Amino acid sequence: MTAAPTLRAMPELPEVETVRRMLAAHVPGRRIASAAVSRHRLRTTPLGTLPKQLEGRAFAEPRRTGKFLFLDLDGGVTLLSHLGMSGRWLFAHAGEATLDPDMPHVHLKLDFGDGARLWYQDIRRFGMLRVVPLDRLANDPSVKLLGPDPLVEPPTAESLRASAKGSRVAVKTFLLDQRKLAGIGNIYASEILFRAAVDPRRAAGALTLAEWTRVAPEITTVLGDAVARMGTTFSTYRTIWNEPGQYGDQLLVYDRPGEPCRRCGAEVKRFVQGGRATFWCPSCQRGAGKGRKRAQS
DNA sequence: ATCCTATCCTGTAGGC
DNA sequence: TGCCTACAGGATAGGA
Repeated sequence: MTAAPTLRAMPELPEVETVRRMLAAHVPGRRIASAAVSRHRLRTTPLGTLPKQLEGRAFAEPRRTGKFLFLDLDGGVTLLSHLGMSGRWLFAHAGEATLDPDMPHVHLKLDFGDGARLWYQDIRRFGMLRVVPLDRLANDPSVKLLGPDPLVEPPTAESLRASAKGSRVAVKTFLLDQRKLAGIGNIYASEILFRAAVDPRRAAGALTLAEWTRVAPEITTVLGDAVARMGTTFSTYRTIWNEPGQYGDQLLVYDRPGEPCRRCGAEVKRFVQGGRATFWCPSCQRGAGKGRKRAQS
């Protein structure tokens, strides 16, 4: 018996949308009086120039595409933010002592003149933070390749089939491709395919229209339900109030290897695709027929 | 062009 | 008890 490896929460679309909504309730109109950065850098981002780029600017309404946050500021720039694996935006009103001065891994501290504060914490430093002029955002290398956001443009069976045409990668891996759809990560990919009763090993380009017809609404439903519950927390993800998400109770297969399928009672299985864990019920997610094409990753 | 792997990073769990 | 190692996963660069 091999024990299941420890899983880490990673912010996907619902978690990032939760953060966006909470920030939208508190930061628009607030002006950054001072900004301080840690001596560390994030994986892809030096932080040194951030204070000069941020100080004096006021937040507008934050936006989001997929897992990217666009924290728009006045003066025609945006603070482009990706939470990576462990990034958190943490907010405190004036006088609230919820932000511990000794909290580790805080890389950016924004102080508004009135005592309110907004901190960025990122334990593993896989996140991204950079100031980008708005007129160059669409050409930013991280942004320009993003596919449609499923909550903005709900995918249809036809759009998914067209997007996957010719692709030999496994449908699970396909759902994780941010160039095809922006926002699905490892947790919700498994959940979506389970609920759609589609074998995660099937080649994306070989899915039938009937299968895509089951997948498309589950993308919208799963992501929407997760947003309504403020996302899923295993360990690191938190809202701006440092609270965990509540979608974990709704998970049907993710992180349940060896446990009974909630639908049929068969054993939930775990395997690795493209270096990422996939969870599924081989009984509920049988292939569409014998001899159907499977992909390896 | 498409696909695949290694890389980064840290906390935690498991083994001994 | 405590040390050591393996492992989780976002995006991305570079190789096949």
